[in-house]
Amino acid sequence: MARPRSEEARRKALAAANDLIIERGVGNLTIEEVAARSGVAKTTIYRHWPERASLIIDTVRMTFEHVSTPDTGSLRGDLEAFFLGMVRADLSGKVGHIMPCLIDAASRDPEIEMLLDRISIERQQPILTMVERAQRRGELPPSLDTRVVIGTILGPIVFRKIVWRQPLDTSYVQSCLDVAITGLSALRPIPVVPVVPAVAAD
Amino acid sequence: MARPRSEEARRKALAAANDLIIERGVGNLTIEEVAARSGVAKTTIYRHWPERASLIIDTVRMTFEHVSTPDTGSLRGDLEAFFLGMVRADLSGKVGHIMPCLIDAASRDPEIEMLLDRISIERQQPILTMVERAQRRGELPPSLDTRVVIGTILGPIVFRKIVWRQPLDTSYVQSCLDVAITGLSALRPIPVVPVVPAVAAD
DNA sequence: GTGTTCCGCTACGTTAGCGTAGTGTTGAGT
DNA sequence: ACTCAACACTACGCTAACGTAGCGGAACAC
Repeated sequence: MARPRSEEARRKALAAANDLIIERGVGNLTIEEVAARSGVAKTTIYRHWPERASLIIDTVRMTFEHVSTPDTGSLRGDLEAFFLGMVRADLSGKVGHIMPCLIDAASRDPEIEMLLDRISIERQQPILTMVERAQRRGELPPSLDTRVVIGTILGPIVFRKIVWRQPLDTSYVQSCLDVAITGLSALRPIPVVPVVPAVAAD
Repeated sequence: MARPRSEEARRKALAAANDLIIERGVGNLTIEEVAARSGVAKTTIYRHWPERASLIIDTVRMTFEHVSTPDTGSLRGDLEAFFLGMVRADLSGKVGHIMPCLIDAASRDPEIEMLLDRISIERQQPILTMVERAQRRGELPPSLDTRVVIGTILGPIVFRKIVWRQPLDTSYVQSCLDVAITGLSALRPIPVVPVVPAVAAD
């Protein structure tokens, strides 16, 4: 036809919305202020996102993007790389700032709740992958409760950053990983060969 | 002199405020609605709490009250009683509903942040007491990093309920406690961390 | 009892943000 | 070159909530 939606307007509006969500929270995001800060006209924003919720969802989706899954050869190495790298940076940055008000909003808005559920599942996937690899290598018992795996590995990290709002220093992360790995290894009374280079026990 | 502040008005307003905080979140609490729902006149509410923040703080303080410290003779027994009893009821009730928006508000309001810090410390005390008793009994190594103790014990529980918004079923709690206790028992005592961290993480 | 102060009520002006309409300009498709 | 939609801008009426003021009545201290 005539003229496509301005990609620049979209980009600017999303960036402003991102900042404002961090500053004021998901619940207090106003189109008016997004317009003022981004330089994009209010009417244009309404044209791109007819409902406030859709702007929020696009913004949040943009923030939670990449997830990588390290593969170092050992569970401990994988988890350490994962948490001291991406997760720490993430939780100390935009993700860490948006997370609390997103959780809050989820308890009140089904649409955001679904979004958060999706994000949660996405974020737990790398851990499950690393754990499965460890199980194949014999580093962990073969049958573990997924909820417990996620809870004991991810729980102490996220808890400290999100709930307690404290920094994730290296020694904390390492100790928590020690506890989780040791505890999970011993979890089932199933006879488990200690972590020794598997010399083909057949 | 003449007439003391009505205790009933105060009580009614706080109850309504509590409900509304759960429904709408700390950030969206309006005096107008507290007045409408409680039956207490708006002017009266302003007389009792000149600033919105003080009403919020009083309300939250009222919600987070009692903390008991079980003493069953073993760390495992103590923790199980603690988490499957009070903590589970708490997190499934008002506390669990208020917590997320309180965390969110804390990132934006220093006064609420201080309140939440105080609450956090109060809530970690029972665990520290139970752990210290266990250390005296020889169930745990004598020198443990407090942050790690709290993180690995409380983290998986609070994480599941607050961040993942999933129920705290008994088997989950028990398995997480198994992991934490086993892991902490095997944790090698680490040299005391200096007060001022050399490498700041965050 | 008397007096003072609090309570509930109604009303007020003010503000922020909503979502929409209208106008002129600009820029990408054809 | 032409066209048509998207753009920025201004303005509008509407609503929710703000915080304050003034009123009569009621309760508690004395």
